[in-house]
Amino acid sequence: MSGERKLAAAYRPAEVESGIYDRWLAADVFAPDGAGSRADAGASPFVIIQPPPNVTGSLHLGHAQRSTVEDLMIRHARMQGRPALFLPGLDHASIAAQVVLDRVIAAEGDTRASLGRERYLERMGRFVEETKGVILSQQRRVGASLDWGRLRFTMDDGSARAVREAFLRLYREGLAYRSETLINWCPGCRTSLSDLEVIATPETGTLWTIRYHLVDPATGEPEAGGIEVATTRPETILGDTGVAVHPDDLRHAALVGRTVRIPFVERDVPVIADAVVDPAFGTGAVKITPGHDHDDAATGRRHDLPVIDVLEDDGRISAAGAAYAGLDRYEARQRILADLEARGDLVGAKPHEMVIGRCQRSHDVVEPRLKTQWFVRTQPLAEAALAATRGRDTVILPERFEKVWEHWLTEIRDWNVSRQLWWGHRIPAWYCPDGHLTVSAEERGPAACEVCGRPASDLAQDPDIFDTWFSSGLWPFSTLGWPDETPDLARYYPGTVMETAYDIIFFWVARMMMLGIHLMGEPPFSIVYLSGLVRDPYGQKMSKTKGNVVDPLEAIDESGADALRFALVHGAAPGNDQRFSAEKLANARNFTNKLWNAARWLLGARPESIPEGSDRRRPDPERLGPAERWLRSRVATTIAEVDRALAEYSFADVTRLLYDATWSDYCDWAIELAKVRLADAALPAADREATWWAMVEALDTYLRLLHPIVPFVTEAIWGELPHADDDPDMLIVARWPAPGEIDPVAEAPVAAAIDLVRSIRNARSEARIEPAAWLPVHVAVGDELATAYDALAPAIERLARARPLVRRAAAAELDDVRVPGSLAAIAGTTEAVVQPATDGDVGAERERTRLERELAETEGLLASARARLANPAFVEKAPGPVVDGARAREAELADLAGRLRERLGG
RNA sequence: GGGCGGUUAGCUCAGUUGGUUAGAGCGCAUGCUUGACAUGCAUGAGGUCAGAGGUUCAAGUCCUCUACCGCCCA
Repeated sequence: MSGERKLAAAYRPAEVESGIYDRWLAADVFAPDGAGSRADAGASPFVIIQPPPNVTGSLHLGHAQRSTVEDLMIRHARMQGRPALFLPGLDHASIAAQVVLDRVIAAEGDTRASLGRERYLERMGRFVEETKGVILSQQRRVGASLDWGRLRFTMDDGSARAVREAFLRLYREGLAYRSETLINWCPGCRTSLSDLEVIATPETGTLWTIRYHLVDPATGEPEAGGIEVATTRPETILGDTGVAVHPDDLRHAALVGRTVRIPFVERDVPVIADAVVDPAFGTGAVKITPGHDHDDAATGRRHDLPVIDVLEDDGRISAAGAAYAGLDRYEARQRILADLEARGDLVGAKPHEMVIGRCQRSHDVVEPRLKTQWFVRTQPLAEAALAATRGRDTVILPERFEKVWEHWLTEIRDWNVSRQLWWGHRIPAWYCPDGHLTVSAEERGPAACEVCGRPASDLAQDPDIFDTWFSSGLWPFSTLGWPDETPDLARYYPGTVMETAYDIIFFWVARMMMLGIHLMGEPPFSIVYLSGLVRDPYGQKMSKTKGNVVDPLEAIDESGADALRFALVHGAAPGNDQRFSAEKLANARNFTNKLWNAARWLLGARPESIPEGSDRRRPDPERLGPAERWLRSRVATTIAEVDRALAEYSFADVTRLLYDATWSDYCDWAIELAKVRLADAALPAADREATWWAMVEALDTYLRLLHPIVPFVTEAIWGELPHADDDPDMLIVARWPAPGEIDPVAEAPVAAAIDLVRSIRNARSEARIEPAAWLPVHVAVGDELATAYDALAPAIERLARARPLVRRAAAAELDDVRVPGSLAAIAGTTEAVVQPATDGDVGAERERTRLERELAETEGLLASARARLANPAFVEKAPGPVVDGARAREAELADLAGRLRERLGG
């Protein structure tokens, strides 16, 4: 590497990014055990198993944000010398994928049924191959340093084995069981759903009142009278097996024990009394449909009512619905209402606010139905997961989510894992004609029925597949080879951080915790870092239908991967949503350009006495000036602050700290100060060399600190800087900066000089003086600046446009040089007089106004400082340093006010 | 109904264990092609920290209540 090539005047990310990613790949530095790894043999591994994106399409900004946050943790750990494993994956997302594919094949004129299971799965395979490629290339564009050699897919053989083995173990321990239960059924997806996949949606429906007629149970003949029931779902009357009233409800007391006839199906059912009925709701009498309502199912069990399923899988009325069989459930509703009306039994209808369960994926109204399904008994697993978070073996960030976690796991219900879908892991359960059940972890299934020994050819496998989250729940160890005891599993389980979005804390994090603890004996990770959602500039969720989606690749094309990463991390507080806007992206892009140009300046500023292509040298400490010592201390401060922020997972702080440090400390001041010294021919060459090496040293440190967030531009710049012999070829495997010495004594003079320059600039600007004009300035130097003044004077001269710059022994001497219209600049104990270029009267009035305003402000502050000290309770009770500080402050303000008054002429 | 979060400059957000003058970016105003950068530089204006009460020598920060916005669970 040499500085021969000139850097372009503006950073052009597109020209460097892909080349850099290819170099990282070629160097094999992503894998913790790769050829290019520089991990310490004894260091503990840092592991992030990446949440596998669904293979349903392309990645959005939320994915980009999470990949970036994960990648920055990994890159930081890698630079610390830890073996860092960042394992990539993809999730088959069975139900989500089927919903997407069904739409795709519908456009091709096919349906799931017309293709059949085998051809449908073939089609899915082709679809997934396409989307996989898109997703993986997106990850590379974002710069994620994933260990591609360990890429896993939830439909891999390895994952399949893990699923079978896990299920077999749970079954043998009685934690997986098969049961006929009222489950959630989505007629659109034609599958059952877990409770989590049903979204409670408030909607306005209609509450209809319907009259059921009494019959004589003995003869079946109609009797006089009836009972009015209220319902929001008239079609379910086809499945009614009872009518219930509250036992204390006097209005209906006489009817309890009698019989009513359900219309259309002509079923005679009892009127029962049950305390669950709310007498205030509707008429106080409710129809009981145990086959299609969770509460009714419980009531039905208490009173031994029959359960009737009146639906087909696709949501049409079944044969149990008599004349309505074959109609869609909503069509049936309308017909039934019309027929009731015709009979005169539709008594009333009014709007009704209610909560309806809808399918998370298809948004269809979910139907409770009686089905035989596989369940996982969650209570013992949940208790172990709770114990792990309570014992701090696993910490959830931000901690407030632990409350949500506690609540959900405490109230947890058993997990329905059967899905009547095709795309997924088939449940490894076989049934024999005699009804015996055999569960097997063998890929080919059992050789014979476990109970009666019938041959495999007589057995039929369960047609259902597992809930997608079952395979996801095994992900922290199935990816590492489990159930085999592989070296990877031994080395990288448990992982370190699980980073994911807070909206899947139950779906995924809880299941990983439960299954990980149960099957592996310890929690799968020690930190759960929950990210927020990325929203549009107005706080709306991004969605394709709203058209407010930002494509990460477009953002990268426009502004570079680093800008996108920086913008995303800048707004990322754990658990908090963030708004993303073009302005934020542009700001981040400007930052990468700023860095680039700082480097461009540095490379162009190399003193001629340092040969091109020289190895990196430490600056000679003997030859450092005040500016260089200031910079070193500032850098040390930044290292300490960045380390603290990283330890607290406050990644947004890291971006802010480094943005400020590089832009303000380095570009605004260090570079400007260095320019003066490097151009000073009067200085020995060795001094100028020391300055340049100090600037190299600082930039090198900033680049290391920034690399996890903006890996491309930092790698590109670092490659152009001189390096020491023991530096690696690439920044990605360079060492994280060691803490430096923070030296307030070294910082003070430069801070004072900066203060002075600023106040001179302010005075000039307020007086509307031409910025380019050089004006004579006389300075009475205060204590902080005194020792370093001579070294800093050339810089003050240039930065304040002060020529000549004359040093005066005391403030009193400044009075000699005051002329009409001269400006006063007061910075701490240093004071300066700026003499006007020409006619002094021009700015005199403005100067007076400025000083008066400053005085008023100062006196206000002084008054409040004095009031504080005048309070005896403050002096008595506040800690010593605080009181001392207040006194010093008062003295300072009093001094400043005095001098301002003097300038104003008493 | 239960729980959680938010409310700080025109906008988007920081603000550590309570302790000097509440910060940044964008936007705004004024000026500047200053040999790294106009994707830039200099200077400036702009805040009753949602409201009320309390604790404290001291509250943006801790406590209570209220209002509004958002999310989760039922």
